[in-house]
Amino acid sequence: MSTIEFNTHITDAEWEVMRVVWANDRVTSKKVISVLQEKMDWTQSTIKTILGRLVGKGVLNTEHEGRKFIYTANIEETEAVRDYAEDIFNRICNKKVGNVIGSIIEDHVLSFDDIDRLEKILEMKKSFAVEEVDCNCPEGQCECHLHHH
Amino acid sequence: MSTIEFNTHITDAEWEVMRVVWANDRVTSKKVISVLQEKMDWTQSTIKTILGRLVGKGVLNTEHEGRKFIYTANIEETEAVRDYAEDIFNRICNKKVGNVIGSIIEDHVLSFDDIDRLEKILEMKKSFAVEEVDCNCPEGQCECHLHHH
DNA sequence: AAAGTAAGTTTACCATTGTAAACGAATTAT
DNA sequence: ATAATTCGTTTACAATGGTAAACTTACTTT
Repeated sequence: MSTIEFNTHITDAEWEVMRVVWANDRVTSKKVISVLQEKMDWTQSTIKTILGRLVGKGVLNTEHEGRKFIYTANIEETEAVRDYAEDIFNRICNKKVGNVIGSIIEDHVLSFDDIDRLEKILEMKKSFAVEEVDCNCPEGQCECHLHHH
Repeated sequence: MSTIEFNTHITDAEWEVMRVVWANDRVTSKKVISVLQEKMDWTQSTIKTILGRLVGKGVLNTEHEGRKFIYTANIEETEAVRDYAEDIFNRICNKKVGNVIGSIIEDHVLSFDDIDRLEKILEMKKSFAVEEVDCNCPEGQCECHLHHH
């Protein structure tokens, strides 16, 4: 089994569809339509177009089951989320990553279990922590360089 | 002084420009051009277009200084990053937020100080932690509902 | 004052995305 | 078998975004 590379960008509208697929594992267009017609107030047409595009991009698989298709995801939600999350960290200086994670934590409701888990992860991270994170930015795109003279 | 609302979406290309503005506080188009011509391999034209669009959107301010403009940001980097980060959490079930933060932490290099800071934040979060985070998804877009029967 | 140059504005153009109607084939109901 | 329904495909069209040339002003240099 080969791991497939998906550089494919999943757009907002497509993501809505993917969530239905991920949540239900194997879905028909009918299922997707019923869920999203309500939430998004899209016509059937719109949803069919998006399904078609996702299949075209290889993000969704189809298997014939009788006359209709069963759609399944070719990429896991976790993986897609990770990729998407990465976008934000590509927009900032490496040195700020810690702060951003900090504000993300501040901005969201967590459960006690979540906090425990995060604490454990942080504990482990200590083994790999550095004294100072390296700045990756080209000169002129972050303030770090200013301190070098 | 009023806090301005920016629902404005900052695109990838625009973000490159914003980083230069944020890093240098008050910049001329010349400065932006010199930084990005290298990094992005864009022509002057392209950069001028983006500057113009950002001014149009109200994300950048201009002051005349003699014949040229000085561009300044109307929105702080921290705020913009926060907004952008929010996008990802709008794409997932609230219940998964903790896990996503977990993988974000795993995926990035942190300094000892970062870890300390995050630990403190988590410590504080305990006062507001919940037993179980509420799912916000419409039925059919996450698995949570499946467990309700 | 004339010519050259730097800076901002207008136009342009194509790809992607959101949104959806129309079409065609297959299936089921009458 | 015929009509109605269902499901996927094709076509469409406007808005956004990436990329850039052309144009216009207003300085600056000679």
